[in-house]
Amino acid sequence: MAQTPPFHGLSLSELQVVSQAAHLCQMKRHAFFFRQGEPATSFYILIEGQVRLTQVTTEGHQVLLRFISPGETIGIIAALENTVYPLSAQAVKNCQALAWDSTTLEQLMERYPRLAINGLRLVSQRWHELEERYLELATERVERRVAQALLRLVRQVGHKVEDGVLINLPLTRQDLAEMTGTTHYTISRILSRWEQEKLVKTGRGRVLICYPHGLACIAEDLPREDADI
Amino acid sequence: MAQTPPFHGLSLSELQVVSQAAHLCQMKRHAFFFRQGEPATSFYILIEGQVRLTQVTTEGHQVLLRFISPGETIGIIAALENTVYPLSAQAVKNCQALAWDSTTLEQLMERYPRLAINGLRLVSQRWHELEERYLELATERVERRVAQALLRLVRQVGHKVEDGVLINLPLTRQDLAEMTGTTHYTISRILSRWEQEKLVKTGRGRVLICYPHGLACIAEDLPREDADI
DNA sequence: CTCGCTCATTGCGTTAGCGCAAAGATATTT
DNA sequence: AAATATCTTTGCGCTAACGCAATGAGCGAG
Repeated sequence: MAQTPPFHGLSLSELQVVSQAAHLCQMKRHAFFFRQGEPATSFYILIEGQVRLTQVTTEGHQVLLRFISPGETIGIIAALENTVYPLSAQAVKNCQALAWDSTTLEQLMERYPRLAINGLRLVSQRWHELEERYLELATERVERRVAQALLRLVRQVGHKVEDGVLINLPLTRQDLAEMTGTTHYTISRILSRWEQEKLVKTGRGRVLICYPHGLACIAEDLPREDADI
Repeated sequence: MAQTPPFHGLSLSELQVVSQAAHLCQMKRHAFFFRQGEPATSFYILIEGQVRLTQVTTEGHQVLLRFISPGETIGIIAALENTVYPLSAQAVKNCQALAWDSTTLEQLMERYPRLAINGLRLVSQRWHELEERYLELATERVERRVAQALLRLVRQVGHKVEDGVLINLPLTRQDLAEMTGTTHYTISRILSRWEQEKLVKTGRGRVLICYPHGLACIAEDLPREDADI
C-alpha cells in the first residue's frame, strides 16, 4: 500500500495510522460502489478487480468515462465536504478495495498534509486525462477517437497473448461507443473494417489488438501502409 | 482575499504569512500568464480582469476551455513540482493577479494543510465542471451546446443592461466555436437564427442575450413557444 | 438441448454539420 | 480618410455519422 501514489512520502508510522482507519470492502461483479447522485461518503483504493466509471445525462444518455485498475483510487473527487458522487462506480469483476470514510479522510489530511498534496496531484492527473479526452472529442473524427480509446485500454489492461494484445475486460461495442461519444453501430462498422485489415480480432464482448502499431497510425493519422504485418 | 475559496479556514495570522509570500503581477491585454507546455512555476489568483484558458492539439486545433474571472485561480497545477502547464492562460483585458512561486506554495501547503485541502477541493470542482462539458460534448447537438455555453457565460460575466444580459467580454464566433467543438460557420448560422427569433442581439465580438429563458429552453430541449416576448 | 436474452452486423435512407468561396461589415492602423 | 486586417454572413455541395430495421451469432439458464 505504501507504494500507491496517494501515500507517497508518508513515514511507516503514519502509514500505519492511515491504514488502520481503512476497512476492507468486497464487491461482487456488477455491484455498485456508489451511484451518481448519492451523497459521497467513501473514498476507495482498488486492490483487486476492475471498476467502470459511468455517467448519465439528465436525458438518459450514458457515458463511460474510464475503467479503474488495482492501485487506482475511486471517489477522491468526493472525498471532501458534502458533495454527491458525480458518477457511478460499478464492479466489472469481483473486487476488493480499501475504503475510508470521507470525514476520517479529511481529518487524516489535516494531520498529514502530504496526504492532501498527494490527493491534489492525483486529481490534477485525472483532470489532465479528462481534458485530453475532451480535446479529442472536440477535434477528432470518430475513427481516431476509437483508436485512441483502444490504445489506452491496451496500456491499462492489455494482456500480451500469442497473436496480439488482448483487452482484458468484457468490452461491448456499446461500451466502446459510450467511451468515444458515438453509437454502437458506428463502432461495429469500424471494428469490422479493422478486422478485414487484420488490425484486430473481436468476439462478443472481446477485443484483441493484433497490430497495435497500426492502431497508433490511425490514432495519429500517420500515413499507414496497408501491409498485413 | 480571505474570502476566496483557496483560503477558507485559515486564521488571520496564517493568511498574513501566506499573503506575504505572494507578489502582485500585472498583465496587459493579450499577454500570456503562461503557455501550454512551459514548466509550471507560478500559481495565480486573479484580482482584476479576465483570462482565457486555451489548448491546442498536436494537430493545431484550438480549444477554448473557459474564461477566468476575478477571485478564481490560474495554474493550480503549479502547486505540484515538476509539471508543465497543460494549457495557455492569456489576459483578455488588462489584469492584476497575486502570484505564488510553486516551491513556496508547496512549503505553505505542508505548513497549512487547510491550503492543500482547499486546493484539492478546487481542482475537484474544476474536474466536475470539465466532466459536465465532456458529457455535453459527447451527447448533445451543437445548438444545445452553444446555448449552454452562452448560459454559462451569462452566469459568469453576464451584465444586466436595458434590453437583456450582455456577455461582458470580447467574444467572437470563432471563440464560441472553440468553446463548443464546432466551427465558426455553424456558430454564425445559429446566432443568425436566434437573432431572427429575437433571442439575442450580436455584433462583432459582442453577444447580448435578450431572453435567457429562451436559451435555457433550447439548452434543455424544452418545448418552446416562438413567442417574441 | 433448447429457449431466450443480450450482443453484433449490415443495408439503407437521412441529416447535421463541415468547410470552401466570396462578399459584406466592423475595427485598427497609417 | 484611406487602407488593411479581422470578423461575420450565407449559398452550396459534400460526407461522416446517425439510427431504424432486420437478421444473425453467442452465451447462460433451466
